[in-house]
Amino acid sequence: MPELPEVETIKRDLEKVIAGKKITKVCVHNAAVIKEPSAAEFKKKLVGRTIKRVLRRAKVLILELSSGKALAVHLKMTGQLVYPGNSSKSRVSFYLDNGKSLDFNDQRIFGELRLVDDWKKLKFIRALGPEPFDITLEQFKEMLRLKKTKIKPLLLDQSFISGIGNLYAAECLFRSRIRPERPANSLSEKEAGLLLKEIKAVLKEAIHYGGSSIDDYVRVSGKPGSYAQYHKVYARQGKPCLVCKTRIHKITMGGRGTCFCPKCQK
DNA sequence: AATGGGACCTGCGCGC
DNA sequence: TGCGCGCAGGTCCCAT
Repeated sequence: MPELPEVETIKRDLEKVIAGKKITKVCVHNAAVIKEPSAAEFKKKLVGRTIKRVLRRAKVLILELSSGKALAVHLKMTGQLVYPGNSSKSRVSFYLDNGKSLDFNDQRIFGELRLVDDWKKLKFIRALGPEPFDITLEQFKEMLRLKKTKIKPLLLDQSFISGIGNLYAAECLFRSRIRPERPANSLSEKEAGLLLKEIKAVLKEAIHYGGSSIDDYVRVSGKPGSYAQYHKVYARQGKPCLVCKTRIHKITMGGRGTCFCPKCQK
């Protein structure tokens, strides 16, 4: 579930509490989440390193280390980074020079940790499309014009635009009053402009509220984000539209649940 | 190129 | 009460 706003929130939270701290010990409770190098190498190369700063690219967190290497963290659906950790649910615990730990929790073990020399060369980083906040209106119109595919799955395509997931795609389309099954190249210039504006606005608001605590997402402190109370369509199937009271529909697109208002969204 | 499905996982809520 | 099933979704991979 963590999408751009949740990962950005974690990035900001993390930077405040762990930048400048040294890793003194690494406990691996489930090696499956370590994708590279081997668990043994992973530990050896992390111990003694200082976390210099924390970056975000799309839904990926990057912890830059004093060795010049970087730890890339993808939370996928249920990953959490919690500090100080209590290790009860931890898959990997990073002990720091103040005696506290940063815990990587991940109920479903989909998350991925990678310790690499150059994170920008990672295959899944190279394949990412632009960050939503970097896209200009002219660029966005051109991006849409070239695509015949349905707009909702397209917003989830990380090589098209990076950082949006199922929840925010639904919210952005609702606020833009665009049906999820509309072909991308059928959007008028006005609709494209509105969609880009709403994408930026929704993501910005969600970051402001510390993300949406649906399922497992929590902030680094373990506390929830508070944006879920402002959701307008996501997971509201069967309930009245907050604008026109029409019953919110839910369909499946590309294997994903997709909620929309059949009256408001054209 | 676009689309659909399965795989990876676990916990939850539902129906019987 | 308890069991089994489907669903939740980020991303990759394969097939059509």
